[in-house]
Amino acid sequence: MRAKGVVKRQPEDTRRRILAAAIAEFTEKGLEGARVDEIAARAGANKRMIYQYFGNKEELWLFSLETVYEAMRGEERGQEFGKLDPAEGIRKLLEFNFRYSAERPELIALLNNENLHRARYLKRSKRVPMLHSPLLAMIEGLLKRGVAQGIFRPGVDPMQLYITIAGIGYFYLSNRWTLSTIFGADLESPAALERRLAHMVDVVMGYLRA
Amino acid sequence: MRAKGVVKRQPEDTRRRILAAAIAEFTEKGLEGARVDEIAARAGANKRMIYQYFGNKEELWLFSLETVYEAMRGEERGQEFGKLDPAEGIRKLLEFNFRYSAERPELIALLNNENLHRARYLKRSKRVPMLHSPLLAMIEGLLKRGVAQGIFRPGVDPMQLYITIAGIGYFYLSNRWTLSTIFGADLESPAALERRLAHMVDVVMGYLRA
Amino acid sequence: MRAKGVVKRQPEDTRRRILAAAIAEFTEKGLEGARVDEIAARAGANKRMIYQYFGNKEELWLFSLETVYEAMRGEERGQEFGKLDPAEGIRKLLEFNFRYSAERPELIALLNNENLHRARYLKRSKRVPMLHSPLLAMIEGLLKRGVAQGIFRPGVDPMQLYITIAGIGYFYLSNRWTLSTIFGADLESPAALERRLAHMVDVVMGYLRA
Amino acid sequence: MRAKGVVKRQPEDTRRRILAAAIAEFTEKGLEGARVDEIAARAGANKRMIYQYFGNKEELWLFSLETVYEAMRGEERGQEFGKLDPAEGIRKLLEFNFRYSAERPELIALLNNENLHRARYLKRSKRVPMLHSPLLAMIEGLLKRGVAQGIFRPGVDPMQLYITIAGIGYFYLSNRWTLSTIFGADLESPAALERRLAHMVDVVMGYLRA
DNA sequence: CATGAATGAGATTTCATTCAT
DNA sequence: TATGAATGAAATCTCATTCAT
Repeated sequence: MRAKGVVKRQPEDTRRRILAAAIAEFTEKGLEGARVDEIAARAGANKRMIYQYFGNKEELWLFSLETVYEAMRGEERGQEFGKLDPAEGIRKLLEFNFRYSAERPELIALLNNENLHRARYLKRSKRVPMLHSPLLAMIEGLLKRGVAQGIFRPGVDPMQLYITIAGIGYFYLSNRWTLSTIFGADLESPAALERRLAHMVDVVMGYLRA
Repeated sequence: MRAKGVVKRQPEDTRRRILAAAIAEFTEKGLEGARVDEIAARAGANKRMIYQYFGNKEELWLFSLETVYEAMRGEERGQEFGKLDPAEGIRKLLEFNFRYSAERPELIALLNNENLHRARYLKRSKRVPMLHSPLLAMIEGLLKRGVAQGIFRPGVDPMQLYITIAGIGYFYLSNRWTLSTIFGADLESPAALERRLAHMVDVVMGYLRA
Repeated sequence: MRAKGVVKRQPEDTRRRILAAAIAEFTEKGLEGARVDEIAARAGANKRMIYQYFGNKEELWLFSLETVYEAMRGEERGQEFGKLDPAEGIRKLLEFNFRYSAERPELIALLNNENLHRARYLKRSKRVPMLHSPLLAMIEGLLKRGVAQGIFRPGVDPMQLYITIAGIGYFYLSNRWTLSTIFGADLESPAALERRLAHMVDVVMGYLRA
Repeated sequence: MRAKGVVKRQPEDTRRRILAAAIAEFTEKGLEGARVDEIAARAGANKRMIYQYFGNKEELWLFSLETVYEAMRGEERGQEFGKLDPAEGIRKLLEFNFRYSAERPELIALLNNENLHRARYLKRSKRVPMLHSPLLAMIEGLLKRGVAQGIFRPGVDPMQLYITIAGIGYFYLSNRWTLSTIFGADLESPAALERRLAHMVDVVMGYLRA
């Protein structure tokens, strides 16, 4: 509000830069491995600002997690898979989940770390829990229409299916570093990612077929 | 031979206690969150002994990871799934993977943390990488026999299938804390675990059916 | 500008106090014997500041060594012995070296310790190596003029002479504690120091005389 | 005394090996830098033996220092410089001191470290202090005869001369690592050592000449 | 006499957070 | 709003010495 001389004061921008820096740092090093100093440096901001805006490291962690999670869910909702025909909808949902996570390591990294803590921080979140219901409703819709069309098997639980759709790609992406080491294979090349995606589609569609 | 709780001057026993304590601590808090002091206390050992036997925290981490991983692989090998009939073999492999990880949180916790570091430590391991080949051979054998019997689809990649078998349960178990929070459901009860396992079997067998 | 003992939030002052404390501690106890805690306490500073400003103990050591060494060389250069007449110049150089080291134990203590490590740290220094050339040029000038005047012998190597000038006093000062013990004499009294200086002048001038 | 089975028990040999190992370790790393573990390892002995034979690290230090010092003094006495003609005696004394220290870094390293502590340990020694008197008497004899022969200047203090003879080489050897760095010259080559010795002889003989 | 596992105290270094400016 | 120096607590790691065998 005060316009003092040459000093630029852009609180919202500073805040945004801190959040972006935090997500990057947390993604690379986890909650315990991340350094507040490093986040400030990456953000080109003063450390004090982190405390000003986010309270402390743990609150910043939760905010980062919420942000990353909501971004994914928001984009997912925007795709409107529910309006596609059933097989196409499931396939696109699979594809979206896989490609999104493959391109953005943040979500998996943060979720894994949060699960190490048994969702201690996420449990406090007021933003995240209500995000899932439309997703399950959408899957349920696709399944019902697919069954009605005689192409999907009946009796599939939408939540289990969603966990399978997410998990069948998540494990591959999340664990690709140890898997590559263990199998002595390169699971990270674009070709390898496409092969994985094709397999995933085969599995889920093969399972669902009537 | 002697069954006394904490025995002194028993180097092998001290070493074993430290390793067990380290695995427990790393499982709960990760590499960065774990405290060397706490590991020593849990082991009923002097901190100095940790450095004597394992060098430093990071080497202790690698050793813990290797130990946990090998224990699982060893038990897996011992099951001899390759000798069962094809459908039974795949089903048992799925079941084994799921139940084993459900009962022992160490493996998932350590693997997730190791993947955060992009397998930095595991890459140095001389014990782990060669463990997988018999596993893939076994899966390949099951697939071939299943195809020959006309019950499995042809053209399934053993490695992809293995990753699916592992991943379809791994994600559920690894992320059950955030998933429970997000879905507002209890995914940890024995009944929930059994439901998940049944779904997983449905998915994989549904996919594989000819 | 403010002349208060321990002033807070004065980074340059804190830095200076740490350096002074480090030099004192290193002088008394050597690199390995010195304690970082003790340096912080002497400096009236937080231990953390040492790492902030100097990186670690070894870098602080190098910085201390460089500082002490440069201080001596700087003062030596300021004396402008090269402008005196030859005999006077050599005599003053001898005297300066001896009195300077006698009054300030830092230089000898730090150099001895650094030589124990075979100059491991000094080798990394970017500040120190180039300081000597004007010194040798100055000695060479004195020698030449002395020879021209017929009072000095010809053929004296400036570097050897400098090492002799420094060493003839250095050994006495550096080893005065063991020498006193061994000879059962007091080599530290002002009178003893003057006697030594007189002898040193006799030796060097006696040697140089044509 | 007891000859039990195959176990070799050679107390005197163990003791000797520990002492040699200690001298080597102290020479390389000083009193504070030396590690008791390392001394035991170098000696191929058990750490406990060090305490058995020498009490503790500090007593082992003193014993090492005394041993090294006496070895030098003993060899020096054995040379019987006092029986040579005066100029030759002084020259040989110089040469002996220089070559002896050049070949055996122990003495200088240990003395420097002991002087850092202001001879704290040596002061307790009962073996060392009485060693010097014959040395001074010998030098005094050489000087007297030289003066009588008209080749040496009169009035030279034997102790000062001895300190000069020792110091003029000691500084060069002790500080050769930092001097080499500072002068950018190699002071360690055999040729460089010979040049230094020649200069030292010139200085002392030049000084002494009548 | 000999071993080497074990110990406690303390070393260096790190970190989230606060405070003076 | 912004800075970055300062802090205290605690982390990892080290060491001389002792003790059970």
